[in-house]
Amino acid sequence: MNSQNKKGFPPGRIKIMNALSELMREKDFHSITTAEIASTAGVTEGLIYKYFKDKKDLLYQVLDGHFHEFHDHIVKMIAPCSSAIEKLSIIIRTTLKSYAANRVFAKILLLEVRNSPNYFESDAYNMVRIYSGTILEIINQGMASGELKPDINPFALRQVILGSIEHACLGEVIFGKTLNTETVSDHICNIIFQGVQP
Amino acid sequence: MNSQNKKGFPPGRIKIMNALSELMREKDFHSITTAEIASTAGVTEGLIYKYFKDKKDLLYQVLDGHFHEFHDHIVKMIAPCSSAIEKLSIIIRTTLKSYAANRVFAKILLLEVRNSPNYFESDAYNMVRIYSGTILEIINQGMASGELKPDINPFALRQVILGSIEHACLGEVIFGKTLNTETVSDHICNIIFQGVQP
DNA sequence: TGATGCAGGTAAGTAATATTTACTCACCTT
DNA sequence: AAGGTGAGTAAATATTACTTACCTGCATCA
Repeated sequence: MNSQNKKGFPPGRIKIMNALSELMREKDFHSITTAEIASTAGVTEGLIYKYFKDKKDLLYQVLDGHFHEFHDHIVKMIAPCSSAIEKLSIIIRTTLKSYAANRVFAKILLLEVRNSPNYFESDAYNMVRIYSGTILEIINQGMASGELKPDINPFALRQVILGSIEHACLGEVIFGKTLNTETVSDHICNIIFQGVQP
Repeated sequence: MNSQNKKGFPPGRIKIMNALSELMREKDFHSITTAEIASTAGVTEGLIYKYFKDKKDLLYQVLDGHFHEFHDHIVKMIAPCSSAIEKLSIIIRTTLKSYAANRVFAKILLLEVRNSPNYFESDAYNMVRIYSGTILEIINQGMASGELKPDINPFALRQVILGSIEHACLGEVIFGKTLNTETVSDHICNIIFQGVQP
């Protein structure tokens, strides 16, 4: 569960990353102090700054670790599907499931990192772009094959999909409500793919 | 533009709120110091804590001010419409426009406040609930009148709408890109209301 | 062997900055 | 004029992200 991320990493570094992950389950990033991180990790505060540029850099690297696992999983899940609708449905369902199963990941991604500009230069953000690019590709293929209507805007559709997923997770991430991923993803797919008018 | 919010407020209090609003246009909340707020407002640091519990409380109250303006505007806009689809379209368009016109408001709402639990006890969050409740009501009316399909989940539809709006604004808020609200809202409405399949 | 370099780790600070405290001053009210 | 209250100030305090200088075992190699 708490992954040994990258093999060649020194033990202290891994302990620090796991400590933050653990603390994030209970509190938000800002109210976690470096002293707290160090003591849960069983190391000294100074060591954090040996391995990470600053507190936020630590956060980005934790996110990056989670993101790699997430993306690998997504890719595996959509590999066998052929139709675009099917692929998009799988992405919606799988993303929701991943967020639900890994609340820390979702919390960091949806609530914590977006307000600091240098996140968008991090490796973690690069993973977001890849993920996001995959979705756009599927939409374009679906439009080319006639599976999707030609008059929709592919960027807008991606926004609707990503926005729906994220908003659906917000309640879970913020209030700790449990989310029935199967039914929620069915509802969302129903609306987006079948439309809302009779 | 920079509103005299509530009449009975002492001048120092108003100056402080306006100062934060102004500073938020350039930097993110966390990198704004209380000293900076005080000096732009032309008051002393201590006065901030006279009127606001802490720095975040100040943020919530600024948000609350913006939100009242926003909500009044929305209510005015949908008043004359009769059909549910029309109302929802107006809400999408108007919300996007408000976010675009008032980037500070959008920034606070989408990026800054959601990660601190006590925001959800603030007056500002209560406005969100009212706004959100309005949308749900319109959806329910639309379903009752047969304007919307009976097999959709109203909560899910609200999520899709809110999520789409928010995600569409993200690029603008984060990177300062200008957003063509008319075309974007048309695209979103097209997808949600007409569906994506031929 | 023993000197050396170095990766992994520590301890004790410093500087910035949010928050608190104790205090004026001006102005009502009766 | 006495008493009270609301607006505002100035300076102390406490928290906390980040730095600097140091230790320690261990592999390498002359």
